[in-house]
Amino acid sequence: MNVVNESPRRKELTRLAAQLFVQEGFDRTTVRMLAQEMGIKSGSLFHHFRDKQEILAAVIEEGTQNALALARQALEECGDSAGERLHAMARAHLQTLLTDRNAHVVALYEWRRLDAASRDHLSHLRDAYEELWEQVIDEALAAGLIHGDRFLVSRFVMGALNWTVRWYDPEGARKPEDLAHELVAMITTSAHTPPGLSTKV
Amino acid sequence: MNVVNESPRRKELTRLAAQLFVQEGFDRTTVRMLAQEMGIKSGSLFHHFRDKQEILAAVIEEGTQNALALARQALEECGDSAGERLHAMARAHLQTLLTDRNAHVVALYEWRRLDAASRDHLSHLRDAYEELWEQVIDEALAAGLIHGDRFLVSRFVMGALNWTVRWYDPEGARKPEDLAHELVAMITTSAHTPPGLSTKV
DNA sequence: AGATCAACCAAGCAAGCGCTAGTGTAAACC
DNA sequence: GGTTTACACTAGCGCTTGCTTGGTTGATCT
Repeated sequence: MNVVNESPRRKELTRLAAQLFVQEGFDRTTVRMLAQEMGIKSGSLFHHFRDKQEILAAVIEEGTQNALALARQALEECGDSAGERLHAMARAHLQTLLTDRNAHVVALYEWRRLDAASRDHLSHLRDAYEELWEQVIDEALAAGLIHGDRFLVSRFVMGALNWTVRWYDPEGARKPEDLAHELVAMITTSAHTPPGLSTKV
Repeated sequence: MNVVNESPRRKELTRLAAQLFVQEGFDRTTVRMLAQEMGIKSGSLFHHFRDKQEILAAVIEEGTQNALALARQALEECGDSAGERLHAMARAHLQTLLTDRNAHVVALYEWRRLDAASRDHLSHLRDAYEELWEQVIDEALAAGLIHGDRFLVSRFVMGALNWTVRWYDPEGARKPEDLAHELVAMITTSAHTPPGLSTKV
C-alpha cells in the first residue's frame, strides 16, 4: 500500500474527496461514491489511503496547511501597524476560504468524525493558525484599535469569519477584500472610516 | 401510529434524541441507539415517529420555536431604544443557546440531513427568526449605533453568535449576559462604554 | 531480459443499517 | 363488559457499508 507518501495522485484524490464530503457529508459519502468520482473501483481506493478516516484527515490537513501558509505570508508582506496586520489576516482568511473552500467546510463540519490520533495531530495545526490571530488581535488591543476582552474578541471574530462559508457567494459582487474591510471597520473604534481605504499607515 | 400529536412522551424522546445527535452526529446515531437511550426497543420507536428523519425534524423544530419565542418575548419586554433592543436580542440568542444547546447544535450541523419537505417548513421558521435580527440591526444602523452594510453586519453578528456553541462553557465564569454585552460593545461605535451598563435609555 | 513496483480490478465477506410485520397488554372509553 | 387505543415487544427482511483478498497490468529500472 502506498499509504504514506504525498503523491500528486493522492493530492488529486483528496481534492475530489473534499468536494464529495461537502456535497454529501462524510458519513453519507461511501467509498464506492468516492471511487466512482475518482474513476477507479472502490477496492483501489485503499491503495492510496489506509481507510476512510485517512481520507478525511488528508482533506482537512490540506486546507489547514494552506490557511497557515497564506496567513504567515500575508503577515510577512504587510506593514507593521496593527491595523494593517488585522486587515492582512482577515484578507488571508477569506482568501483561503475562497480557494480551498471545500477543505475548510469539511474541517468545520466533519472535525468530530476524525479519530483521536488525527484529531490530535490536526488540532496542533489549527492551534498554530489561531495563535496567529490572537497575536494580531493582541496588537490591535494594545494599539487601542479595538477594545474588550482578548479571548472574547478573538472568538467573535473567528465566528464572524468562519460563518462566511455558509453564505458567501464567490460569484457575487462582494470580493473577499471587501468583506475583510467591512469586518475590520465593524470592530475597530475608528467609527467612520472614509470610503478611501486607509490601509497605508 | 401516533405520529402526528405532540405528546409529552414524544417531547421527552426528542430531547434525548437531540443529545445523541450532538454526541454522535445524525448519521452515526442508529435507531437502536436512540431506542436504548429512551429505554425501549428499536421497533417501538416507530410508534412515535414515522421515520428517523422525522426525529431530526422534531429536534430542530423544537429548538427553533424556542429561540423564536424567546426573542419575541425579549423584544416585547425591553425598552424602545436601538441599543436596548440590540442587547435584548443578543441576550435572548445566547440564553436559548444555553438552555436548548443540543437542539441548536443539531440545527447548525445536521440541517442538510433534512428531507426537502422538512427543510422547507423549518427554513420558514428560521427566516422568521433572522428577520427579527435584521430588523433590530436596521434600527441600530438608523440610530447611528453601528455602521456599515446592512447585509454584512447581520451576517457577521450571526456568525459571532452562532460560533459560541463551539467554545462557550456554561460552567465557566462568563454569563450569557456578559457575552451579549461584550459583543454589542464590540460592534457599536460608542468606543468606551463605561463599566456601568448603559441599558436604560 | 528479468525484476520491481505503483496502480488498478473483480469478487465478496461480515457486520450493521432502517424499517416492517405481527403480537401482547394494560388502561381508557362507551 | 366489550371495544378501542396507546405503547411496547420479538423477529427478521432486504439492503448497504467499509474493507479484504488475490490477482493483473504496464511502466521503469538494472
